[in-house]
Amino acid sequence: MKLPKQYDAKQYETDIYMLWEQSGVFTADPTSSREHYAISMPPPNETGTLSIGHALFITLQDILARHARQQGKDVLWLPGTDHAALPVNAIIEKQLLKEGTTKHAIGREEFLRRTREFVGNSRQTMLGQMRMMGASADWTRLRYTLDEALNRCVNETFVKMYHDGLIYRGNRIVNWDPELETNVSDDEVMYEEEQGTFYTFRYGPFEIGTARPETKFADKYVVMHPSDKRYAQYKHGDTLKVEWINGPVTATVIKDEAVDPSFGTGVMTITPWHSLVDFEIAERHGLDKEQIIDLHGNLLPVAGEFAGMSIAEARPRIVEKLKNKGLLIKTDTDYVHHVAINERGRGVIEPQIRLQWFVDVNKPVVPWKGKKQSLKAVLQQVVRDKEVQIIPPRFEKIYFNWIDNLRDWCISRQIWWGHRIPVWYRTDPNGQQATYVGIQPPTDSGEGEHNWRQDPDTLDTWFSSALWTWSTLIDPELALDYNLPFEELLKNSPDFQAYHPTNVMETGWDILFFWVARMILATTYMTGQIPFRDVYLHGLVRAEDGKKMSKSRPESIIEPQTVIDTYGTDALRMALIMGVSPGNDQSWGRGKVEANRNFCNKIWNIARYCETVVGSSWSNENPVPASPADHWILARLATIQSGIGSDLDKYRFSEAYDKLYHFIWNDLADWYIEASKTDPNNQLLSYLLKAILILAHPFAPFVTETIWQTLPARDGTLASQPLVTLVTGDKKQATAFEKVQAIVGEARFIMKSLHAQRPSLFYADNLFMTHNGAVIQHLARLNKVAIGDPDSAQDNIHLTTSKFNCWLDIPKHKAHSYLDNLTKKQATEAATIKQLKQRLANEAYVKNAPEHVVMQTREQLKTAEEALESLQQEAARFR
RNA sequence: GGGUGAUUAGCUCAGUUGGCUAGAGCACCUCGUUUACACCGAGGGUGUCGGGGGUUCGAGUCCCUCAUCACCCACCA
Repeated sequence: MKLPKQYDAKQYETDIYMLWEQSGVFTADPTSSREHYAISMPPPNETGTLSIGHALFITLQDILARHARQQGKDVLWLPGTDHAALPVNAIIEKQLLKEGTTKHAIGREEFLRRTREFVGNSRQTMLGQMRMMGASADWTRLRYTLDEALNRCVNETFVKMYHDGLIYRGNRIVNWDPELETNVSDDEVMYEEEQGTFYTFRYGPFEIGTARPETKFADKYVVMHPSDKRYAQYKHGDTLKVEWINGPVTATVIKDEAVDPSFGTGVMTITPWHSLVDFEIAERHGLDKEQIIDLHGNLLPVAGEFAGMSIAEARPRIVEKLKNKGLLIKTDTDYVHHVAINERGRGVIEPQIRLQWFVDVNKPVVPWKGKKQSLKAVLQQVVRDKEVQIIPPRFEKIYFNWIDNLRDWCISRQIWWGHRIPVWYRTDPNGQQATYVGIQPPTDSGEGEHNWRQDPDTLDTWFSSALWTWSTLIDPELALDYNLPFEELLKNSPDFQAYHPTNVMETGWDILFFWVARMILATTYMTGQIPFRDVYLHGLVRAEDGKKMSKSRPESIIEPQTVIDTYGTDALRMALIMGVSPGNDQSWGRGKVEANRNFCNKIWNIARYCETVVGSSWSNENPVPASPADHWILARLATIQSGIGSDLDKYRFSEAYDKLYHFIWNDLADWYIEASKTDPNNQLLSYLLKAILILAHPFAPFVTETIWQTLPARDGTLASQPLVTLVTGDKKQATAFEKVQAIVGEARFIMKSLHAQRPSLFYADNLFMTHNGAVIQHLARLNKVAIGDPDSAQDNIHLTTSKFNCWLDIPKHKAHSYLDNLTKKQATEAATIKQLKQRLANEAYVKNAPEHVVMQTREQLKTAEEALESLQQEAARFR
């Protein structure tokens, strides 16, 4: 097949992907005797289309998966999607709002029907895009967080935790989002700075400060630090009558260390229903708690004349009223405070006390390493003991810091989209309230209130995601047999037995807490195993200006689809790993995609060249090196191939890529192929093409497979090829080629700086030049290379890199500027020599530095001295 | 308040356990239509590796300190 001049990715990518999928090369085999290698794909949220962040993780994981296959491992890269409760719920509610309706108006059933339709469409789009990225995932094992088998795992986990006393239901203060009408976990709350007003009011004999006057109606506790001398006269429990918003109230003095005496007046009133700190104070002293704001963000009847108003409406009026009553002391408009926002839905958080389900992270009931430990302790231990290795390691500190601050995890949500909480309630026939917690619904039924009603809430998305590494490996058929106990289910699931714990979890650092930590938590608890051995955390892809891509700046968003249309998938993939280090964010750069589009084209043209030269004499035999260039390129290949292997084993994607890029472009294309034109070795050329296609395949799967499919003597798909067997060349011969490179380099430099057009090179007869003259002539683009008489060449420019007499037919009188060059080079060499001599004169250095380093220095010195001598000789000729 | 990262060429960034003369891509300058490729080839880099101090035979790399920027966690009413 004749390849066109330029590689046009669009023409081939779709067909190539189909070829792979049909060949079954991505399908894992748990019965294989080969070493198993497993990666769980972080399931993308089904919220529309794939982002550049998805493109990045697909690239990284695909490189690992394809590389592992090349190493001969049985690879499972298990793909899936996440129902993404909160984000999806937010999208649907927004749609409903646009249509002028609400979820309550259409009802739970209709709401879920619409949601399923939306996620169904999203899923198809996203799965298509994942294939477009070249993801070598095992689609026969595609999973979805709401699959029935996964749902069973969710229920199993909930029920086990419930019976172990790890899950409890209680009235606690939660982060309530009045817009989505649900609470969210601490991790889902973010704080934004806002310029606000800080008011100081008179409260009996005290002055109290607040930024939120609208919560203050029922404040009847005045709190101060126990050792604050200013208020020593007031004793804990004292009561006093004070005039307040809606008339006089009885205030009780509370002494609590939570109060910071240096902030404001050191006195505050508390609103336990709407503040965590206040709630905790109230809990410590057994104080009353009263709700002031309803779940929609409006004031309750306790607000008197303000009842029913929104916070925004009520706030200025309350201040006005207090001012009129003479209770407003001070208004500070220059006050910066932090507003809590629901990260996923953007609603402003109003803390509320609600009856919710929680996971207790401190109760020591989890058997781990022969001890009963708390979830928190297990989380700490597996990372401290390096059972789970986090890369880059600095994230361990962040991880531990998160655990130290970890509170009980609120897992219930009031949204409708998600896993329903497996708890049912009813009134017993004898009038008692009864609760049923089970993997399946209760079977005994009753009439009316005597019938079981399931808890209306759903679980936090991360509760199901936390099970991802193993819930996806459970045999989905067996999981439907509810008579089979959970332990048996694990034992009888071949995938779980073969692939768990998985090898690596590759994901963004931004979900270290949400997801990675919770996978460790739930997996150690349920399976007794860690979920993965390594955690590789990548950074965010930022916009070209270095800022976060954001929907509010649509021009900042890079769509993978658009990039692929213009440059091809391979170019996008390599642009995403080029020059990027683990855990660090990268800015998107157009230059990087273009460079890699060009790189793909380079590979393409290397193949075109091989095709013309090798033609039908293509060979799969092991090559026999003949020329120095042959020996040299084989040595380079050996270094590069093993280097890339060890880089990838250590997740050094960027370094591996860099080695690949420069081997292919510089060593192979610029040096070897050019050199081989004077001395072709077709067998070796075939071998080299095969070797680089395989090496480049994990990074650029499409262009390499496209080329592979045109080769005459191929065997199956490139995706199924192991690395080539390395052939060792002769070291001396390889060194000879390096000498050729040095001579060519110097000749090119001289010609360039003197604007000499195709001079000839002459040399005093020697064997090296007899063998390498032709290749030097070709590489340096010389007129001819021939034996000459040194005596007649005293006026010509001699090369300084060759150890024999060798000159260009450029007379020195035409080349005065060249002398400057020589002088400069001499100075450089002299400086180097001085430095190296000093180093060797230092006894401490010779004594303490490792032997090979000292030897290296001696060699450097020798080389530099020889170079200087040649330069001096040549300079002398010019004078 | 606690913590992390960044600071290296004009720009964007690499640089494993300290050890060759500190690198890449892009941009830039000069030359070149050599039949694989102009999405190309050849040549071109004097960078106080943010400042200061320290450890060491040796520091971009380790320690201390300061500065600037970014981010994470906690959060004071």
